Amino acid sequence: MAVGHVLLGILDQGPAHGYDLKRIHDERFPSAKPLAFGQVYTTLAKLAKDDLVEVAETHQGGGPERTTYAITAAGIESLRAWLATTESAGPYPADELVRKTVTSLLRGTDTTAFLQRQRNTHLAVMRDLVAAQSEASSAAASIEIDHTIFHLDADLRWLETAAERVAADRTRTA
Amino acid sequence: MAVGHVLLGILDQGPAHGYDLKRIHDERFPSAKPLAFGQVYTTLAKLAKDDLVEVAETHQGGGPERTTYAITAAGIESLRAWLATTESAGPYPADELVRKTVTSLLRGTDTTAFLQRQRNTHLAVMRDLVAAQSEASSAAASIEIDHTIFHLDADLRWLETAAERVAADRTRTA
DNA sequence: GACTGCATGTAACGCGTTACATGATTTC
DNA sequence: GAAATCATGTAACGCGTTACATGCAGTC
Repeated sequence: MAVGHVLLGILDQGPAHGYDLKRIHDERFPSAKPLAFGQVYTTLAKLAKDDLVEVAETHQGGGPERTTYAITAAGIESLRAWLATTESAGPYPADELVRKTVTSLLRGTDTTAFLQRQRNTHLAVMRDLVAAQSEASSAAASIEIDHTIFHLDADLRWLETAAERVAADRTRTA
Repeated sequence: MAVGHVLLGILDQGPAHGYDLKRIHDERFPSAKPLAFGQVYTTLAKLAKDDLVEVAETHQGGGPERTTYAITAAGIESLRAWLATTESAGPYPADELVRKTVTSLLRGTDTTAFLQRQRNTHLAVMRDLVAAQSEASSAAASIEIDHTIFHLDADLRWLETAAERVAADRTRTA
């Protein structure tokens, strides 16, 4: 329940309703994919079923109907446990970029051209991220953007190394 | 259909049955999570429904029952199209490591200790990967392992940068 | 009165994971 | 004859995505 714990983390600061949770999530993780509304409500329903959150208030007059959720004692405990455990470092499912490159290589398709095009795509996104980083307002925001920049950089260096390995392999087997 | 295209890429080299596909997949992507048998058969069923693969032979006497699959003309075309398109570079869903760190930080939990422990976990996996890399037998295998190493390295550098940012933030707000 | 933004939810689908069930062949 | 390995499949679940449906409030 990856998203669930993040929502618990937000509700830990105080009660909120679905729309707020989506907004705050996207502020906390500015370089990540925005959280879909649908998922907010389905996740909240699941958290409520597990007694990790509860409905605090409904329809507080004025404005559209809103359901405010609050974290429960069990929810706080679940959050605490999640924060205390270390993440395993792989094995991760194969990245789509790697799947494509390895498949292309073993099939004999033109891998070099693909790696070149991919590099351009990555570089464009990198430029946007560096700009976003310079406007980051908090340590948390900087750290979040750092992560994406570092991994994009890893991809870029990998794309170059892969191109070199492909070239070396071609002259060796030629 | 991420796994589907990889299977098409293997069947492009010649017909094979489910068990083979799993083995070849895991050889092609040695540092990735092994492909589950269940998924091989469900994916093959879906590919067959879309006429991208077809049953080539069943129960070829001697040995346990086996169903051999072959790629179709439509399958080759689908594979070709997949290899020709560039991957988008994010936005990716937020990484679990980042979710935890940012949540921890904004909540006031002890983030420094967590980052330290996480670093040890990553370092241990990194050692294994470097050993695996030195035994890689093909350019494709090296490239695949490179990708995991590069991203693990990105995580490690990120863990250090994050720890620095946390420390700087604490002295600033103190 | 029409449009935009706020707000909540449901339904269906896709993909991957896990667990379960079955049975044949080979090896000890 | 028991155990390990090869081989195939089904069923159920989890999580995330997309699309759909609804309705109020404020603004032009």
